Amino acid sequence: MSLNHLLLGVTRDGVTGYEIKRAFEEGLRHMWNAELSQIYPALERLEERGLLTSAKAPGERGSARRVYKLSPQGQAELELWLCADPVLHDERHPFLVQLALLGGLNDYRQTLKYFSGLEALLRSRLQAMEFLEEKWRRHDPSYPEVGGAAEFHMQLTLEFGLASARAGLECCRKGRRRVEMRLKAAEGTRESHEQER
Amino acid sequence: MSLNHLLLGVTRDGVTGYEIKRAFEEGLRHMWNAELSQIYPALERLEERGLLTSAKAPGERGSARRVYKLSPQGQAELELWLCADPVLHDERHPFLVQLALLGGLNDYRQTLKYFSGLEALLRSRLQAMEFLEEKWRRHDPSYPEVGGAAEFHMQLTLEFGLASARAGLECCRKGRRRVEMRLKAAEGTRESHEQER
DNA sequence: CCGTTCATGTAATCTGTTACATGATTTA
DNA sequence: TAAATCATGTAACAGATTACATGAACGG
Repeated sequence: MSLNHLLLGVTRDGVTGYEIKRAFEEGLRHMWNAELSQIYPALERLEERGLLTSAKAPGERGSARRVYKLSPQGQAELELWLCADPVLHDERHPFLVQLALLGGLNDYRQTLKYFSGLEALLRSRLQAMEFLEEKWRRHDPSYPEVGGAAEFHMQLTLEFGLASARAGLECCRKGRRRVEMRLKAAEGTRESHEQER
Repeated sequence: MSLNHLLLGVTRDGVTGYEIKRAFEEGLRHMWNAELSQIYPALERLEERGLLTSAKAPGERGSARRVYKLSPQGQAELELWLCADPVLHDERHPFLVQLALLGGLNDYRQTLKYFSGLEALLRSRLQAMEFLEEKWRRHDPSYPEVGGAAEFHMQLTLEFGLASARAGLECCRKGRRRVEMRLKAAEGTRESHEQER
């Protein structure tokens, strides 16, 4: 399972559940997300299976923290997953389901409104990734050809996120233009019908 | 929920669960998927809530079929969803998690292998969509500016699917090239080290 | 007669979300 | 002292997958 393997990968140097959640919010959103209520039990189960070890650490602030760390068995399991085939999930896009079904409404104005809304959402998502990119660039001016393998691979995944958002935005723009054409054509037809009378 | 609304949208003209599953396999894969074991109970629940009606139809072949049809309440609920804001799910891409964590392996050859595998998967996914496109074009030569609103909106969703797969493939190619450069650079360094001795 | 497709379902399990409960520490 | 952040969890529910059970009709 992806979350389990992500947790294994992320606990190489010892982290708490809370820190993992923050990592999702700060720089992993384009590949995965999970709530704390999913993370904590998942970490516990991985420890039961011997893939992680945990230790209580005196909390510098807040209450006591539980730091999880990858075990040798966990490392082995992780490598197995990484060296296996890439896992391509089925696509599940509510926004595309909506677009498809908008066809049944026969109201191109509604489709236009839909495209505006989608564009705004995709723009803000893209922006978040571009901010992250800039942060990384400030941190290491050789970006994007950063030296470390870990940073380089993270950068590679961000490229997928950026490309996906940009492709979506381009589809929005093209789609909107096509819908506008249809609307104009329909109005033209109506006018010419009115002139006929 | 997306599946429920998809089922509402797809039962406008009366369909069976089995036919819906086939629709997923034939032309809806780029936006959603569901198993029969999820579809049947979902249809039942929608009928209980009065959003669908069902009727037994004598099966031309096989056993008796249950044909579901959108009710006026279902239509109202569907329109509500369609006129609300576009729903953008969190991104969850196991293949990106893998790419990110491959950084920890420090083995660029493994990353190269990963890119080959991913490229093959994305290519076959793209091909399936291109076949679908061709099928639609044969069926209506005015494709992609097809006349009916329903067909046009389906075509719009396919554009998103095509763009996404193409963007992914382009990322693979660029990524692979960058990894190859790093491998070459590493080998060059090793050789010069060997000459030094 | 055997495999495929048509056709509908159940059960167990896994994955993920929302809401709730608790409490310490820091900053304004 | 109130709000924000750090920190860990539980419970109930919703969404999705896998495995299993059943049976009719059709083509070879």
